[in-house]
Amino acid sequence: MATFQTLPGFREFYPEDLARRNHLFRLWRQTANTFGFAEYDAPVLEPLDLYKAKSGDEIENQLFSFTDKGGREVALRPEMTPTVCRLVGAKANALKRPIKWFSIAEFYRYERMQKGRGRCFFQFNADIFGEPGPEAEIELIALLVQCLCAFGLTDQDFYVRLSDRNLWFYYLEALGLDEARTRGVLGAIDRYEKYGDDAFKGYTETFGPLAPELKTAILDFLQIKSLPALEAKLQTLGGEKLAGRLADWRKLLGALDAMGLARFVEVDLGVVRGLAYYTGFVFEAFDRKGELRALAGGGRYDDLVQKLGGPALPAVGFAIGDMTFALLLEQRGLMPTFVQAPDVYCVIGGEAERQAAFGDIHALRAAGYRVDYPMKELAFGKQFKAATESGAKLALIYGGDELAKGVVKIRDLNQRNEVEVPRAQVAAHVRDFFSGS
RNA sequence: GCGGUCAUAGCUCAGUUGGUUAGAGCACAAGAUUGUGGAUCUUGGGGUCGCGGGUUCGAGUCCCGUUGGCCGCCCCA
Repeated sequence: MATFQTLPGFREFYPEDLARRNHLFRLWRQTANTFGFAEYDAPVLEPLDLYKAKSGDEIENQLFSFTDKGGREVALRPEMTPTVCRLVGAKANALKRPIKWFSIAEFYRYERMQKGRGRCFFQFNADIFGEPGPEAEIELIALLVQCLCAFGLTDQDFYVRLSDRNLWFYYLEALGLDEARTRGVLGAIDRYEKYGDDAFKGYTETFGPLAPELKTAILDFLQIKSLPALEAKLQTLGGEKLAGRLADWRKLLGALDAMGLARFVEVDLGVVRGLAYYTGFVFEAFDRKGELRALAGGGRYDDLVQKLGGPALPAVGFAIGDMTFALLLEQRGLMPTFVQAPDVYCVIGGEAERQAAFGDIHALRAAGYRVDYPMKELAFGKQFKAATESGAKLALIYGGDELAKGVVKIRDLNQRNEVEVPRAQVAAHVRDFFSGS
């Protein structure tokens, strides 16, 4: 039993685990590139104030934070958004618009671990800065969908719930609520799906009972599940702000439809996201069966860059976490098993043969082929077994007979046939084999 | 932070009302096997029974504590 254990909630990646992780990263990166997003990275350790400024002191409970040797209050990053806002804010005027950036990075949160949640996890983050209209949301939701579809997931496996915090703000304003009450109601809406009427308890305790006609109006709004229903509702209210939001909704859903992605997206005003900094459209991706926690989440945060010391700069972004996503892929049988197989395995008779083999082994490796060989002398039978188990397609046989004749026997491990090739032509033969297959 | 549950070999697990030196399968390694395939047989390495204390002639087994895993709640940037 090992004396030292991994810290709770932290993860170790043995080769098979890392292969799966890399698979996620590879396809995410590839997909982001096809959408024209540029990759960036940033420090894991940040000033604690970067997170305090955004969300208040109570966030500190879930931060890995400490005082460094220089007396600075620092924290391991719990998310990317503040960091990327700082990066973009610092050079905002020099960056070509639109700014489309993505990253794949590890984050840390000091919380109780659970299925799909640990104290460290990876996220794919994508953000667009400098675009105030729904064009940014169009691009990001399309990217989000493709980041999941790239793995073979379909609209049978997941969907994106789309909502709008500004719509709620304007709607509740039209109903006569002030800002504090509006936030209280949004909190209740966030919990309504889970708790039903109990979700309004917190609001009632702070502001007193909600007038029945107000509650009805709110629950009515919550029932809206389509654009036509939304249009019908808003027409009865009128108002410039709400009309503006409706135009954005039409544009966003129209574009997603034109991309053929409408089947992935559902209008669901019950999504408001707990995060205080969202200002417009918000969206979350879930598995269709509803068994897992959210796969991804994001939205518009037009005020955050400025709040963190940059210029006023509209922004939209989302993140996909690696843990829940990997669970979904495994459930659907879409997580491949990765074998790290060499192209060529060398079967070597003895010490003299080994010396001869080394020259070819190194030359083949330098030419880009994956070549492996047994480190110790082994009986031929064992070596052929090892060659088969390794998954190699070719075996190069360096035996006493071959050495004497100046040849190498090359065996096709799948076809089970072999040819003798002069030593000087081994590299050429291997190249022909792999370029032909 | 709260509640439930579990912890024996690298993995999956047996282990009798508390009783000799804690077992199996898989995996790993060696041999049978000095020139041809995922087989078979034989053998081997590997354990402070999570950790600490208590009860007892005797604890993997019972009791208390603790650490860690899993599940749920809270939270979820």
